[in-house]
Amino acid sequence: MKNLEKTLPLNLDQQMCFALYSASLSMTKVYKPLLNALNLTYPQYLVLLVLWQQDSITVNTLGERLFLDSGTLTPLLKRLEKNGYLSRQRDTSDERCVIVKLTKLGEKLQEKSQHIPIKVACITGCSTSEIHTLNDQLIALRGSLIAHIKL
Amino acid sequence: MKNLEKTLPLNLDQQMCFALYSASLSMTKVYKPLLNALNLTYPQYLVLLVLWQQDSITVNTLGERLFLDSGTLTPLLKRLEKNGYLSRQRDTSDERCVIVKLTKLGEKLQEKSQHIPIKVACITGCSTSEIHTLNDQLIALRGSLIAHIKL
DNA sequence: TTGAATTATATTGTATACAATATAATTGTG
DNA sequence: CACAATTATATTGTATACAATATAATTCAA
Repeated sequence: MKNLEKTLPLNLDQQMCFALYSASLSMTKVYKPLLNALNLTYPQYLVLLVLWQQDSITVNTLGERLFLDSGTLTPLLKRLEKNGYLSRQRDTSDERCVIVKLTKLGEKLQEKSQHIPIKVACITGCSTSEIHTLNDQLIALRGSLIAHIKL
Repeated sequence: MKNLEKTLPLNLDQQMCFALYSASLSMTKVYKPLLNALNLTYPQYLVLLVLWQQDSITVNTLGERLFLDSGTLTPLLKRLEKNGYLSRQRDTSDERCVIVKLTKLGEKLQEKSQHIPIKVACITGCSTSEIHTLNDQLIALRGSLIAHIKL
């Protein structure tokens, strides 16, 4: 016999959504000083991670890989272009598409970024296998959430 | 004998930071339609979660609980105040502090929010124990990250 | 006790996020 | 081929995040 009339306040620290949210913001703060040296923000770094793997892709493809839309990507890509890390060119065979391509400078940033993942891994306090497991769990979670959103 | 000269591109999907980032944004999108009915954004909902547990606290305390600073909270709290969910009053015993207090309307929102966690839990596709484990892991991760940030 | 250091909040400027909308190009269908 | 539907990107407006700075109140130390 409990709580028939009074609603129980939800405990913030038991809400996984908040742990996710606050851990994500903390992660971005950890990256900040590492990326400042490369004149990059964290979302800009994610764009470069995609391009280093697969260059000359459309804004649309980039958005699908990062789960971001044109409202976020267009201004972000313009800033990366202004800083000389990539070019934005309309696709001549389909003028609706904009092809994003790394410049020499953008390619060069890859080498300068090699040290970052190891440093971050240390800071997480997790072992390699713990990181791997957590990564898999978060990808699965994201999959469930996005499947629902797209309904 | 591999990659003596060429740098290996980092695989985005193996970067736990990205899984964290994209899962967090996806989670916010899942909450959106549920919170729209209450005229709340997700960070505003987090503020209310804190206040439902412990009312009449300072902006500073709120920031410590949510890991957010005044630059984020001040305008957010003004919007919650404008919408009639809370009041912001200078502490008479220490005029530096602003005390945030729920209005009747803000208290009433608690009951209207009771159904949300169960709905979200279903959408995650995780069992209760999986959510619990993931929550613990994310809190531990956040702890390590913040410990480093504060150095 | 008085001025320096600290504390609490607010403000400014930059960079995301994203819904809603606009625009232009392409595709599909009769 | 015409033209409606679709697709790709851009724009606008709102709401975070957060660094850096400003301001006001309090505390602390000589």
